[in-house]
Amino acid sequence: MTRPSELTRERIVKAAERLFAERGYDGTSIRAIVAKARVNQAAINYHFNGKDGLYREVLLGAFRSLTEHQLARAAETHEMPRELALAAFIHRQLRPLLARDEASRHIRIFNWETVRPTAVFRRLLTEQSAPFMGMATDLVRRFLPEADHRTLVVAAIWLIGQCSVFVRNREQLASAPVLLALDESSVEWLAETLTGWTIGGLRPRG
Amino acid sequence: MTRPSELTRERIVKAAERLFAERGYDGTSIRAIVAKARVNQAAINYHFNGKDGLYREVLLGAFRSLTEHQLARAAETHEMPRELALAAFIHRQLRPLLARDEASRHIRIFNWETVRPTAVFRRLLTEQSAPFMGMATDLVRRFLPEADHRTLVVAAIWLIGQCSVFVRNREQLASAPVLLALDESSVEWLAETLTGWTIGGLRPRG
DNA sequence: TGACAATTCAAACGATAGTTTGAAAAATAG
DNA sequence: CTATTTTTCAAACTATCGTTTGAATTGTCA
Repeated sequence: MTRPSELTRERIVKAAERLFAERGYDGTSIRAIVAKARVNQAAINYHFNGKDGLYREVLLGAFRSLTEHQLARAAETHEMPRELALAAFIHRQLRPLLARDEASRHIRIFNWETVRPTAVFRRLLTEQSAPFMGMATDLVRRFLPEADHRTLVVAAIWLIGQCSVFVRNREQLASAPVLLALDESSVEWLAETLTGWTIGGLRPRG
Repeated sequence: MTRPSELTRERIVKAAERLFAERGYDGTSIRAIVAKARVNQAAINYHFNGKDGLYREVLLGAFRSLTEHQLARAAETHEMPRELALAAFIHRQLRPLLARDEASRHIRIFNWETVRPTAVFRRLLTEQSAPFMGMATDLVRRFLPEADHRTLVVAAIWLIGQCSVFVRNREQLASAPVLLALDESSVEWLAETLTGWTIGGLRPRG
C-alpha cells in the first residue's frame, strides 16, 4: 500500500472545514474547496467519495474537538466543589466567544446542523453525544440530588442552552443594537454572572 | 391600475414560507416554490423582482407575526405579578414546541438567519428587534431593579436563550438518546420548570 | 366593444453545481 | 531499471440554478 496523499487530504479537510463553517453544506461548492486547498477538483471524489464523504470527515473532527474540550476536564471537575465545577463548565462553554479559532468554526458547523440536520450528523449525535450530555447531567445532579431523570436531562439542556445562546449569536450580539462587549474581561464577567444565576436557579427554595 | 394578481402573490408567499422554513434560502429553489404554489416560474420575478424580493416579503411577515405574538401581550403582562408575567412569557416562547403552525415556521426561518444572516435580516433586526428585546428587558428588570444596563440585557438574552435551546433543537431532543416528550402536558411542565429556575436565578440572594 | 395595461405562460439563456473520464505524472515494489 | 499501483490533472458530462424573453392571455377602463 502506498500513501503519499496525506498532504492532499489534510489540505482538503482544512479548507473544507473553514468553508462549511462559514457557508454551510449547501452553500459550499467543491470548486470553492479545491480552490482554497489548491488541489485538483477530482481529488475530493478520489479521496472522500464525493462531497458527502468529505463533510462526514469534517463533522467527525468538529464533534471530537468540541466534546473533548470539555470531557478532558471531566475528572478534575468532579473533584471540585459543585459551584466551582459549574463555573468552570460555563467558562469553558463560553470560550468560543473569545477565540476566533478552530472551536468557533466547529460551533458554527453545528449551528448549521441545528437548522438542517444531515443524516451523517444525526447518526453522529446518537452515537457520540452521550458522554457530553452525561457530564452536564452529572453536574446538575449535584444541585438536584433528588430530581428524576427527566428533570436532570432538562436541567442539563437548560445549562447548555444558557451558554450556547451567547456563543451562537455572538456576531449579532456584538453589533448594534445590543453591542455586547466580547473582550476577555467581559466574557469573564459574563461567565460569572451566568454561573450565579444558574446556581440560584438550581438551588432549592421554599 | 389593475390588480387581479393578489391570489398569485398569496399562493407564492404561502408556499415560499413553508419551503424557506424547511430548507432555508439556499436550499429552496424557485422551481420548488412555483411547483408548490402551482404558478408559472416567471411569476416570482414578475411579482417580487426575483428570489431575494420574495424572501424579503416572507421574512418581513415572519418578523411581524413573531414579535406581535409576544408584543400583543406586553401590556397585559405588565399588569400581572412579575412571577406570573415571566411564566406567561416563557410559555409563549415555548409554544413552537407544540404547534406545527405558522409561528413555528417563522421561528424556523429565523433559525436559518442566525447561521447565515442575510442583509435583509440584519437590517430588519437592527430596525425592529428593539421592542421585543425591550419587553424581555422590562421583564427581567422587575427581578433585578438595581441592575445596570449591561446586566439587564444579558439577563434578557439569558431568558430568551433558555427557551430557544429547546425550540431550536426540538427535533434532536425529541429523538434518541434524549427522548424528550413534547406533548401538551410535558411542555406545560417544561415551561413551569424553566420558570422556577429562572425566578430562582434572578432572585436576590445573600 | 376596442384599446391598453396587467398578468400568465412555455421556452430558452448563461452560470454553476457535483460527478465522471481517461490519460499524464508520481511514487512504490520487485 | 522495469512493472505496477497510486495519485494528479484538465476537460467534459449531466443536472439544476435564477433569470430573461416575447408572445399569448386576461382584466380594466374609456
